[in-house]
Amino acid sequence: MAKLQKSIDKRNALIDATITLVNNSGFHATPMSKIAKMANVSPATIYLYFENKQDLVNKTYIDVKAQYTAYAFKDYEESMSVEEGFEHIWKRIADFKLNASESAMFLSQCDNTPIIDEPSLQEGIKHLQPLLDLWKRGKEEGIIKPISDYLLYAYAINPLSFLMMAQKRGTFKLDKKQIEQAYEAAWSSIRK
Amino acid sequence: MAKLQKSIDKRNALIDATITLVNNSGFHATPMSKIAKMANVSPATIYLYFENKQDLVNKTYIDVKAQYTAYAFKDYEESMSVEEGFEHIWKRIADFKLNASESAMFLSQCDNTPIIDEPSLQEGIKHLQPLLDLWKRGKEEGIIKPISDYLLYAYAINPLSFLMMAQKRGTFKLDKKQIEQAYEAAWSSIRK
DNA sequence: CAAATAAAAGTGAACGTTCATTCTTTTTTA
DNA sequence: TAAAAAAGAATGAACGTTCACTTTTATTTG
Repeated sequence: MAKLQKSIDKRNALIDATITLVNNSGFHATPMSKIAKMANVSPATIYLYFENKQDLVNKTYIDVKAQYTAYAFKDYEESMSVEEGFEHIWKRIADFKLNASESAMFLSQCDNTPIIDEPSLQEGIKHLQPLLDLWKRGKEEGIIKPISDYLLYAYAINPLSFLMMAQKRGTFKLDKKQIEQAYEAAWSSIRK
Repeated sequence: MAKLQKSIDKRNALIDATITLVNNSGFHATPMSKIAKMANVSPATIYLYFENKQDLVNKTYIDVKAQYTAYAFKDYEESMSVEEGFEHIWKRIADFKLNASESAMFLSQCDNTPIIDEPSLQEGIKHLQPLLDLWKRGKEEGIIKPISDYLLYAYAINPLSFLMMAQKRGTFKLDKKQIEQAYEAAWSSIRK
């Protein structure tokens, strides 16, 4: 019990350190020794939890992606109307990207660079199913434009990543009012 | 003919090699020796053209960004109506992202990671002014939503980056019809 | 206009450093 | 007290950059 708990703490510390350091310097510019130091662990200990550096970053990606989607779909019910459901999920995602911005930034970096290997990227995609199902329903009900899910995602969800990056860079601040405007833009781009 | 006797061809070869290799492996995983080899040049020669590795990638970024915006605004006239002008620019950008996808991918990687230093990022932003001017006019004429330029960019332009990445990954193919649908989504998200 | 000289461009090998990973030893746990 | 976990030191490979040198191009001179 105590032993297992301790192990999980160390694993989490390593994953957190990886996120922070990769955000600040990029994956290949982040030495294992630094990750170890930030997690208060010896470099050698990392290899008890992960096979190698690539495995560490793959697992970190999958972990963070799982947190992200769990957060996105929390309290979503399939009984909601399409618009209601979309607004709920959209706002959860906005919330995640703007508040858990370290995690969101890490995902953004992984999704736009070759640091994560293909199987792990695939693994991370799976979890979006509830949103795709909602869109399917929306199309059937004639509420959502009958276009590819990639287009829907590109216009309804992905802009949040851009806004998050701008906010992170400090060139822009998303307040309540602008989140409303962003939601309005997202919904107008996909509703029929 | 004072200073620059150095061949512009070599500089271009180095920049092209940088784009290709950074796209495939990421900046820090791309050794100078490999860049040199791909450009048919000695590693030492790189240092005649660029101060160091960081300078090489900064200059590459600025170069590519300039190409991108030059392409985007080609044949755009301020005399065009707001909608006409927007459609023109939007389709040029779409064209660039989907055809010059090596360049577009490189920019996307730079904009989502900490590899480019802040001054060079700022330098790259300048060139977007004509689009911002168009949006200003659109807002004044009551055609475009009176919201932040960041929001407009996030919804009208940035989704193309996502679609380009998806296409690059091979999970998705943007044909003529889908480009039309994408344009339609872009325009609906920003028009009043 | 050659031949002679200077300057610039280009090179391959080498240097010092850093890094991921492993090895050996110590500490913790049960 | 034996096995598991963790630590720190050690290792070899890889990297960015520099150095000493050669080749190419431009300028001067007789």
